Amino acid sequence: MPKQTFFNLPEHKRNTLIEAAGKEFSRVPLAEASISNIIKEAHIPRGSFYQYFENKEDLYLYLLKEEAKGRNSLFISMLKKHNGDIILAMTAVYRDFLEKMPDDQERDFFKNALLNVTHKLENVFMTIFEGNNSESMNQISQLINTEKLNIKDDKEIHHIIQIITAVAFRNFVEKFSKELSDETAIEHFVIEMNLLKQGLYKRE
Amino acid sequence: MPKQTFFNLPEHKRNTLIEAAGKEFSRVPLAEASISNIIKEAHIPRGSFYQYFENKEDLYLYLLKEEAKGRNSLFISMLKKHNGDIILAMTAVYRDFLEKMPDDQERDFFKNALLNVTHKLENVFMTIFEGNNSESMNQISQLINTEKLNIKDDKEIHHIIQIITAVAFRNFVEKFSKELSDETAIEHFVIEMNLLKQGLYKRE
DNA sequence: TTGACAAGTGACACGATGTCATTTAATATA
DNA sequence: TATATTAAATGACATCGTGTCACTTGTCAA
Repeated sequence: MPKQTFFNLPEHKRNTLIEAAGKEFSRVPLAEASISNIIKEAHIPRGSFYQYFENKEDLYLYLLKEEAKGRNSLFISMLKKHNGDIILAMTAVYRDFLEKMPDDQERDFFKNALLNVTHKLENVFMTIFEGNNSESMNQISQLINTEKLNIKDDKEIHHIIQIITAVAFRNFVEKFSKELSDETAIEHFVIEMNLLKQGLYKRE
Repeated sequence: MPKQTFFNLPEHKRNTLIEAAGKEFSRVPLAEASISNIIKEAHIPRGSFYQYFENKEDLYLYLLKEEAKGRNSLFISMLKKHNGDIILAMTAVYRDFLEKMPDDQERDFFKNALLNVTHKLENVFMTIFEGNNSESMNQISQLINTEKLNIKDDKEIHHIIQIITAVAFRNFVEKFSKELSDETAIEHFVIEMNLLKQGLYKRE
């Protein structure tokens, strides 16, 4: 969390800083972002930065949290609208998230957050189950007992594997990593959510 | 991927390097790890490091992938053993992963990978759905229409929320972040997998 | 007006990264 | 074997970024 001194700052100064940070964190992911760039852009001295924040990450997480705040109230209102149906509410938030992306900077900000922090690592762990090569993946597909699965065709096996390792969060990541169109992203999301609803296995 | 020169290295030199890297990446997460420490430990000159790898991350991902390789064959053999039942196979791999952790260094290596890269970010995105404070969480719990859900008690609402945002991967992260015992971690995993199997919603 | 405390400032020490000119080893060629 | 050619090894160095600290400036109460 930023220090109190940051919140004591006059609004315009706070905003300038936030704007400069947003710019830098849209340009590159956290690891490559530099405090020097931010303070240069915002015209504040180096020492002041450390008066306001512990470090780079402190500022970064603050920005992310600010972004998340608004979504939470949307989620709650969607829950009300859909009579407590979590999946409908979540789908509405997801759709809103994709459609209401204000500008490219905002988009890059999220992209940097989601990809660089999660994607490479998740890819590696995925190989545990999917293997490195397509042969290994094929072998696994063959091995899966599709009779027990509640699936219409082989393509959905892939969806099921995805769902098992993640679901909603994974969909965000995928949207940005594969540069899916909003429509495709939402379509995938809905398919996976329906699978979750109905259960991955056929009823006994 | 490491460069060819790395693979041309005599085995003992390669192993020394890998060991030194393992030590460093167990000590601290990727962002704080230093090449200087690794080459000092492995007694190789700085220039050589860049003869073998593009950068820190290149080496890091190589190590992670090596770790993942072995798990993939286990997953395949478990699929065979359980007649293609993915969830049984996955649960077996998860259990094996936790129980066969060779030493503390290995454990810290994974912990650094899973936590520092995913945890903080996931926490932030979680607030979209769970909110910051317990009031917000309570409000949401109240709003959820439990009649439609295939749950035995209110406690499982939380599990369902978790499952919706992730599942297996999330379980790894949670295991390390909350320092769960192996038994508790596996217990959680199994509960969530069963929910997935049966579907999150009651049958119409 | 003065004293005390909070905030602002920027030079600097420290450390890390990636490069590059140069040396050394390995391999092919005649 | 001698020589040419290519690959690998090396470590000094330029560059950049972080976090600190002694010092200055501002604020506000007594």
